[in-house]
Amino acid sequence: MQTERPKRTTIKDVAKEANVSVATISYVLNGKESISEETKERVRAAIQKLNYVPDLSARGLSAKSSKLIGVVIPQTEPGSHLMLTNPFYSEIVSSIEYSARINGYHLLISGTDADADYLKLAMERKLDGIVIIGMYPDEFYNELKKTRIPIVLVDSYCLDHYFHSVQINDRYGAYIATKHLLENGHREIALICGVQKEGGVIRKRYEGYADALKEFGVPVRKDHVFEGVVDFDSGLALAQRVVKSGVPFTAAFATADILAIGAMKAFRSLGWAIPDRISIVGFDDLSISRYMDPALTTVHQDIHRKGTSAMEMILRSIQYPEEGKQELTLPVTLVERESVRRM
Amino acid sequence: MQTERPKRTTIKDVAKEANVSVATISYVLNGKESISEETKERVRAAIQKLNYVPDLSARGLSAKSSKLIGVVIPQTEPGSHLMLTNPFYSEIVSSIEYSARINGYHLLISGTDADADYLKLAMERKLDGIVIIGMYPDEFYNELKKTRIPIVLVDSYCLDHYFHSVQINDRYGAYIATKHLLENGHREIALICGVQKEGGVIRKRYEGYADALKEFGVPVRKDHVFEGVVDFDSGLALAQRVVKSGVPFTAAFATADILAIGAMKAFRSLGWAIPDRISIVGFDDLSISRYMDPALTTVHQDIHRKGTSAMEMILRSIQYPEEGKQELTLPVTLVERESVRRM
DNA sequence: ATATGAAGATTAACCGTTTAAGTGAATACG
DNA sequence: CGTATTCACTTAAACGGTTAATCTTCATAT
Repeated sequence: MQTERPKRTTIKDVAKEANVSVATISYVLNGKESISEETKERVRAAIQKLNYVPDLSARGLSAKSSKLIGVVIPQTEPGSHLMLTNPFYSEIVSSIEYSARINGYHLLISGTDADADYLKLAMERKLDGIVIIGMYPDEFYNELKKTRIPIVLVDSYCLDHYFHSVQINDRYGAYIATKHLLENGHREIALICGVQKEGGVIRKRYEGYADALKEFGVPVRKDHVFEGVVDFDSGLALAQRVVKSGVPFTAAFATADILAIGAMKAFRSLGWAIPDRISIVGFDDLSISRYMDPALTTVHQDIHRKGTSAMEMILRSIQYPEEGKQELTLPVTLVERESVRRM
Repeated sequence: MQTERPKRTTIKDVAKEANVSVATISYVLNGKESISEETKERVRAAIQKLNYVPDLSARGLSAKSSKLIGVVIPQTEPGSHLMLTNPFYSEIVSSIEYSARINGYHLLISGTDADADYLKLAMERKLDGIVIIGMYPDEFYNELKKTRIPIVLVDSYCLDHYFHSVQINDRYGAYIATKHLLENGHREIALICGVQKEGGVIRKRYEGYADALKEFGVPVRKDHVFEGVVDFDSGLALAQRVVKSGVPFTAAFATADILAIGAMKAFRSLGWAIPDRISIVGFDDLSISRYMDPALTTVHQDIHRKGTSAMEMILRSIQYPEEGKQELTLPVTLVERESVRRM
């Protein structure tokens, strides 16, 4: 059924049509000014007429750029190999993609199991930039660093001077979330979180949680923190453990909205009404969160801006490679909805 | 700060190291058998030693394949330009990506505003295949068809023989959803849906809705259907209109879970308890849906399988270009949860 | 002893761009 | 008026692979 693939119109065809050399075509395509307006016009007409579209792999071979930006997303559930399992990632990827697209780049998204594989991908695709979301083993960064590709780290407290970074004030966010609970009279506050790693956002959020507790003279207790992976199911399982722990919790702070959402279901089905029996505050302010019942009180971060900023850093770094590290910390705010009750 | 980019190890370097010609390297890389085991070994060692990674743009230039699969996702909110605004898309993209990755392909995802742009993208990137999710203007298909690239349509009832397709039984799904409501005694059932287009899934779902009503002798009424875009906010707005319509609805069928979720919030805040005052059933069975309160009764579809099947069709079509149209319709089932009440 | 063929490698053309270097004509300068 | 300089292009060499065609060797058949 498949008929022959139409042979590609190349720059040569255009050159013939416009009666100039291929170099000239290339120059008008790339906006070199030493071409007469008249010739430019003739070339543009030929391009139009022949429906010419440049071959980016040829361009990539010759010039060095692929116009491809890589995005690395953590595999939330270790087994699953699926990438966009957390709406947070979908939202930020959308923003990065948009920002890339309007600047003439495309996004290559790829889940990564073996970290070494990503280095290979970066090399074989000649990525022009990489946005890395989340935290990875040191080795991963070191490998990638060797490529000298502009890289921006999102949500990672990696200190390495090589990488640009955009982050939010995680510690402060967790602090205001917990403080909000404390101010509403809660004293037994569970922390539902992902696994804490040195240099990761979850650790920072833990610290913010601890900060607030200390400020109110509440001891920080190991058995008040419940750690798991970051997805709906895990939130549910963690909340079950919260209930079964026997500790008379009246509130929980979840370090991610999807944990909070999972937790809400568990609390509910175990008879802990929200917010009457247990108050809960999340982190991220996913678009789904205000649609929950009760609507989730959470720490808002500007995910869209996070994504576009990351992309802008890449672009700047491509344009001015000699410039140093770019760094941006975005503000967070508490958005009070319905999942917290005054004691 | 940026030091010099390390120069790339090429096939030539490997050839020199292994003391063979570049062709030989290429052959062992591509699994040609007429190479002695001994030479193969020597080449592999050289590759290892030099850390050689093939340049895919060079390969793409020479051989014709880019090992890139394009995915087209509808822009749900016309203004926003963001892609993954609906969790359904994130879920299916994840599955496509996974399937692509384990088969040596990568995904190029891109939101598309101007449809003509996508043709350009397909040409300039030499896409090896395209997965198109949702429905687009006829012109879009016709343009893409000319490229002779293997294309699979997901969720589109385009009849064109050229395109492969994977879909679900939309009409039947809507039918069982509506029937479920009818069997529970509901007679005034609102339809909350996206805009219906000929050949789109929403139209099919409308038909299934109508089928069930007719079967139960309930007249299908124009003022029972509420059309808008497909996102949370729209679901909310549509539900407000449902309430304000004055019709004594006791149930609503939403053609997408995200519409249902948006609607639930509106119903709730207008004092229509779910399911006591109004029952609701959705469509898609997003992973979030069982976490809602009440958990959303909905039509389940196997999103993961939809994605992997689409990718498999592409792969098959690449391998056997002469084979005809592939078509797959996946089953749907009703999953009863808590959002429907017996009258 | 010679023709035949297969195995294992090499040669070189080609894929579609970019870009440094070169060219010829027109213009500017002292 | 002779020489520099600028302008508007062209030439041709990369870029890093693939692959059809060719070439050696060496074993086997006749």
